[in-house]
Formats: sequence, structure tokens, C-alpha cells
Amino acid sequence: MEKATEELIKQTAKDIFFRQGNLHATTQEIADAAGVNRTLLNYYFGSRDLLFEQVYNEAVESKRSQLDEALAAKLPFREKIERFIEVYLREVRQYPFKESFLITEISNKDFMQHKKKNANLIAFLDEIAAEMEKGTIMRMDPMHFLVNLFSMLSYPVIMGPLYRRLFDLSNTKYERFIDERKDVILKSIFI
Amino acid sequence: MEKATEELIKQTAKDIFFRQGNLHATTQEIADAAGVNRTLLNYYFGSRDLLFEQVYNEAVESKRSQLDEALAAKLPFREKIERFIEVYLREVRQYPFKESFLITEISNKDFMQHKKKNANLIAFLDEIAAEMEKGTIMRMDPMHFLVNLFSMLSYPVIMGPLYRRLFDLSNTKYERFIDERKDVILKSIFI
DNA sequence: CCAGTGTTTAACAATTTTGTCAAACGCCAA
DNA sequence: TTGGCGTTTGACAAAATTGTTAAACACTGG
Repeated sequence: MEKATEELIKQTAKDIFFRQGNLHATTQEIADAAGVNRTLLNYYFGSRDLLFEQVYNEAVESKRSQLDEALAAKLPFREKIERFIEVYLREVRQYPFKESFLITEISNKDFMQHKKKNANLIAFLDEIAAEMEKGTIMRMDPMHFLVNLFSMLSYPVIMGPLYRRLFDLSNTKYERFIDERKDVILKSIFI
Repeated sequence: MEKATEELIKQTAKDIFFRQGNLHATTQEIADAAGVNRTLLNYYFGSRDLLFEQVYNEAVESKRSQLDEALAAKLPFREKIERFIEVYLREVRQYPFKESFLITEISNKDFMQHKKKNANLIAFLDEIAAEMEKGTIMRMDPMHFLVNLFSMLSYPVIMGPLYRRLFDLSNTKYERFIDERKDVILKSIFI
């Protein structure tokens, strides 16, 4: 019942994919980084693809539950948004390549179980609509409101490496830039 | 001087990477899709990596020039933004995985030539600042304004496959959703 | 027509990556 | 201590991917 190694391998893989951004790492690279024999990947996960599948599914699931949790919090609307931004930014800065990995993998694989439409999400969309009635945020399809929020949060971090070059920014400058995002987003969203 | 085949191969590669989203396509897959012998990839490009490098560089360059062109247009601010949104949306819908490809490749390679900071970009940032003075858009660091715009444009398309699953949306529904983005973004940006 | 030049192909070789298996190891319980 | 069981390892095999070469081909200019 020694799950430590299995977990170590999986965590190492996630670190390589999500943090270092080495999106086509080989099993050898993962094993080396974890300090174990490559055979163990097959022993515990069967094959490279199955390891990827597991990592992928857990990443999607963690994203989903993270979103769920944030949306279900018993807080006033604005605070809820603020907390969500903080949580999301922290996560996306820790694992800047997580969403990129999901995108590169989603095209190939088709193993995501189709779950029922999220109840918390529906409730939160209503909450957004109510807030529009109150006039604290702009009127639009609540779905667009949510997507705007996600976009402004994720995109600058995901595309950091690209825009740093496109705009010729230094790393420290870009770091500072990301730090400012929370306030910018709040100002952009609330009237 | 028969450049047709070389071009065919390169275009096919771009189609596979940027449109189909097969971000780790093999040389064989590319050759098959182009209907040519795999050896030609080596004949024209030397190696797989050099082909990737060329595709990558051209993608970055096209993005840069597309941006440049839009920013340099002699148009009133709002129309300039509108046109930019249209051009960008058309591009990003035609090649939804282009930016994802750039992100997955940028980490490995280091072959991008470092160009001087874009003059048009600087001019446009001033233009944005002037517009804030006029009060037609919200006050913030012009860089953030630009990033907000990029984010709201790109992210929903890039992450389409993911959020379609996360939110359990049908394809046609998501298509319609993207269609609405232009108006939503304009409403979100202009006061 | 013919030589020459650039293009394309098939067969082969090399490399890289993944998968398998039997044996060795370590640890706990009988 | 020893037998058993899950874990780990190294050596090997298989598969997949990329790179190379010589020859066939096609076309053009002389």
C-alpha cells in the first residue's frame, strides 16, 4: 500500500507540465525529475498515455471544483469576485502553463466524463443577473460577464512569455504588471 | 526554383498546428496531409526542428505585423478598435490554436530575434491615454487597456474546447457565443 | 534530342521514446 | 529466520519518429 511513489511521479509530472511549461516531456524526463526508475511509470500508470490522462482529468477536476467553491461561497457579490480573483491569480501564477496543457491535450483525448451542468454555476449566473439589476455592474449576458472575468485573469499570465517578447518587456516589469491586474479587473468590471 | 512544394508543406503544417490543434504532429502526419513524401521536409527545411522554427517565427511575425497594421491605421479611435476586433476575431477563429502553439513552443526555442520596441505600439499607447483624457474610456495604464482587449478577444476562442466541457455547452451554442463577443467587448471598453 | 539541374522517391539507417520482463530488493508476519 | 508480497531495478525488446543516401524522374535550355 505504498502510494508515496505513485503520488511523487504524478506530482512531478504536474510540476513539469504546469509550472515549467515543458508540455511534451518524455517519460524519461519525468522519471529523472522524480528521481525514480522510468519503469515505475508503467508499473503505476500502465502507460504514458494513461498517466497523461490522469493528470489531465485531475487538472480539469481541480479547476472545476476551485470554480465551484468560489462561486458557492456565502459572501456579498463583490467580495466573492474579489476572493475569486485572488484565488485564481494565485493558482495561475503558480501553475502558469496549466491551461495551456489542458488545451494541447484536449484535442487528442476524449476521455472526459460528461458531467451534468453545474448547479453552482447556474445559481451564480442568476446572482450576476441580480447584480446587473442593482446596477453595480454593466448589463450583459451573465455568461459573457463570467468569460470577461476569466479572460482578463488568465490570458495575461498564460501568454506572458509571448507578450514579453512581442512588447519587449523585462521579466520584472511583467511581474509587476501582473500584480496590478486585480485592481484593474475590479475597476473594469464594477461601475 | 520550384517553391510551390516548400510552401505547400509549410502551409499544411500551419493548418495542422493552428487550425486542427494537433500541436505535436509528426513529420509523417504533416507529409501525409500535404500529400508529399516525408523526405521533402528534410530536403526543404533540413530538419523537423527547423521547420518548426520557421513556422513559429512566421506566426510571431504575422501577429506582430497584424497588430502593427491595425494600430497604425488612420482612423478615429473607436473605429480603429472596432476594426481591430474584427480582424483579430476573424484571424483567431480561423486559426484557433495559433496562440496555443506559440505558447507551447516558446518555452523550448530561443530563436526569436529581439527587435526594437515597436514604434506604432508606443504611439498607440499615447493615443489610448489621450482617449482617457477625453473620457470615452476608463482611466488606467494604457498597457492594461490593451491587454484587457487582447484577453477578451483571444481567451474565449483559445479556451473554447475547454470551457465547452467545463460549462457543458454545445458547439453551436459556443459559436453563437463567440459571435456576440465584438459587441460585448465594445460595450465593456467604452464608457 | 541531350545534358544538366533541380525535384521527388523508396529503401535504409540512426535515434529517440516507450513498453516488457525476470530478477533483486526490502520489509513484514508467521 | 524465512517465506511471501509488493516494490524497484536493469537489461532487453518493440515501436515510433527522424535523418540520409542514391537513384529515378521531370523539366528546361542549348
